[in-house]
Amino acid sequence: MPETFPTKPEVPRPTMIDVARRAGVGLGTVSRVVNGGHGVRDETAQRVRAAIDELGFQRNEVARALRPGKKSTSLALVLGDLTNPFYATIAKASLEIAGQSGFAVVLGSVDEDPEGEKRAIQELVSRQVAGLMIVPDQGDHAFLEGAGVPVVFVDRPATGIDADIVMVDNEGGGRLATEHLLAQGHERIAIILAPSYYTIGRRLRGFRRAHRAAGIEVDESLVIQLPEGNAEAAEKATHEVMLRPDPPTAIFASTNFLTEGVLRALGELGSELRSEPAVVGFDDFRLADMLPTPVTVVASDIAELGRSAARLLLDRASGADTRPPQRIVLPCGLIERGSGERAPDSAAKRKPR
Amino acid sequence: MPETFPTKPEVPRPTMIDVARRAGVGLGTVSRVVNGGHGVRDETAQRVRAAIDELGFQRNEVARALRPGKKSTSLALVLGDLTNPFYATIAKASLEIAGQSGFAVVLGSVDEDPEGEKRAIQELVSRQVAGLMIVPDQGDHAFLEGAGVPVVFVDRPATGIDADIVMVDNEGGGRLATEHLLAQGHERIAIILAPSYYTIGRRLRGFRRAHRAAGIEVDESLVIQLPEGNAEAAEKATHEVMLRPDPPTAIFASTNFLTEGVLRALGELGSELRSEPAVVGFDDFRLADMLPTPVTVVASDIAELGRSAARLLLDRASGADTRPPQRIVLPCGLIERGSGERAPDSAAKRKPR
DNA sequence: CTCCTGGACGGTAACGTTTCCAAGTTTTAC
DNA sequence: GTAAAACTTGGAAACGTTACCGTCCAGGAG
Repeated sequence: MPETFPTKPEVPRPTMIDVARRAGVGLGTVSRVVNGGHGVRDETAQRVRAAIDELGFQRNEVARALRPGKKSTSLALVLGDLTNPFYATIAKASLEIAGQSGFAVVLGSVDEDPEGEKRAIQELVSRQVAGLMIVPDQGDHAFLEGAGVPVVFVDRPATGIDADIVMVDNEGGGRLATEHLLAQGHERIAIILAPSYYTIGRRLRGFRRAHRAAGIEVDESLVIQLPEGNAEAAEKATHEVMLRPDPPTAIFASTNFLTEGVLRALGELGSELRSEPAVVGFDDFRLADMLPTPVTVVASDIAELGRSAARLLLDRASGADTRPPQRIVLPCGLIERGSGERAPDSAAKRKPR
Repeated sequence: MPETFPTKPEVPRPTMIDVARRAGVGLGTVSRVVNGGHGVRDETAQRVRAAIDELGFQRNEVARALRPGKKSTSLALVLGDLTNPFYATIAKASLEIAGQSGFAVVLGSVDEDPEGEKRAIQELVSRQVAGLMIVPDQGDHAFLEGAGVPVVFVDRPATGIDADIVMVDNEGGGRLATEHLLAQGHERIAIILAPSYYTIGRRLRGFRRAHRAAGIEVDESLVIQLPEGNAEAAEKATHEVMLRPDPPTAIFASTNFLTEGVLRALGELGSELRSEPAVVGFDDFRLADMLPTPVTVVASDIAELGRSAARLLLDRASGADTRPPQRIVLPCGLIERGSGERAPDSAAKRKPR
């Protein structure tokens, strides 16, 4: 019995023409009703609406977007690993704002390489999206100039194009974290850096400024540049630095994943260490407060990052906003949880569990 | 200086007609070249390709999708909170597969209520997506029957429609978790349940079956149904149950967020408890291994869930797959980390480490 | 009664692509 | 050398919508 799945009944969806016929009106009238219904007699509009309901008509957004000059009611979002809560939060927030205005959000597939990013963006542009939100990779983004759609960069700026950008105060955050550690009396603070994104550079800058302001010199051997931005790399680096003859007394991890790696390394080293270093991370993360030593972090309102970007883009797309490119910077705050405290190195002043 | 942002140069993007003119060929020829170039003389094709490059032509996917019967090259993904790593993983994985076939993924904005879900889905359908991947909310999904696009449900089935479904072996997972606890000698195991999704019901079923197989009766007062599926609700419930005169010696949390709540509650209670209960969670989560007591969980390959769904949907959309609705079930495994072990307090029936 | 104004409506041309069909051209077969 | 077949190519129709331009009618002004 070569059972076959009943191929799609293929009932073509009703169109405005069907509605017009059913309601006994012209095509233009249906269009007017569908778009707010100005200039249509109430009685006529009623009839049209009735026909729409009976037929289950739904406007074909594709045909609508085909009209000259019109863009679709979709925004594109291009970002890295959705598995990173940072990106996921941005996605969720922008989705929410876009949805409120009846816009959908298209996610391009995002590989890691700049070339893949470019391809993904062009694919998205060919879909006539009304605007692009991009968390840019490194590499030149000048090719976006001629795309004909508004662009908002999120979290970090891109080179080669002057567009709106929404980001957090990375330098301020880096400074905040460092000042906190310095205030605890630490003078040998290591900073673990992910591959040089713009954001990381600014955080490092804050780190240096805080040192300068405190009159303490940065030990360059404690400025650790990782080859990759994942937890494993941070774990390895932490391992290495803590086993040096003169290890740091505090560590600033410049990224949520890096913080995880640092903590993992410290957990493994455990009693091998003379004293547990203080730790501050950049960006909050789930369960940070439930670890053996709750982690102090510098945090910002990531969701607001996504919301602002979406709002700005929607305004640009509708033409409501024609200001020069904006630069929105969100503040960072410190969430103290204990890991930033000076360790009671020898004596176990540690809280009982 | 009333500075105004240079309004879009509004250079209309070149069309196939422009390409045709430039290459001195007909429109149909350009179309053929763009779509693989069968039936075009090599020399002609060269000329067309040259014109495409010079003009920077890019096919307008919107116009393309307008043709009769044609759907766009986008898949829709409808799911809950992207901030939940479970959903984020599905999104990432499906995005990856779709991207490999040149498909984009549209995320509908998803409120929590079933009504919002329906609205979002219809919005997506009106965008002529080639297929829908849905992590369904409760409520009838019969309205999808006439949508005219293939549908794949992810993680749980929906009522009112017979469609493909990709899910994990919830019952098996529930059983596995429970058997593990029973094997440790626990006889009073609490199970914390999120609001009754299908998945939760199956996990409970596995819980009961494991008990029956072991000849142990389930204490119904330890089957705890939460009003909400978040960590806070689980925290509160755990608090309550652990302070009863006869608390459970083990807890099975039916969801990653619930596991977090359970652990939080146990952490707070701390020394108030006679002995720390064993804990097993459903679904792995980041940092589970770094908590004061590393958490044992039942886990499955969530990414594979997303990948399978996307693959299946693409096949359906292309017409390559006309089998009856499929039901793909992925296995669950146990990841032992310690929290599932019997607490050493009373009798040391515990396995030597 | 005529003229004019304005609102309500119908019809049609686009938008950019794909898919036909017919016409033109070459190649193949006899 | 001719007929048929195969391959190329150009052109036009269609997809569903919106924007525009008329037409029609009612009602008010003159």
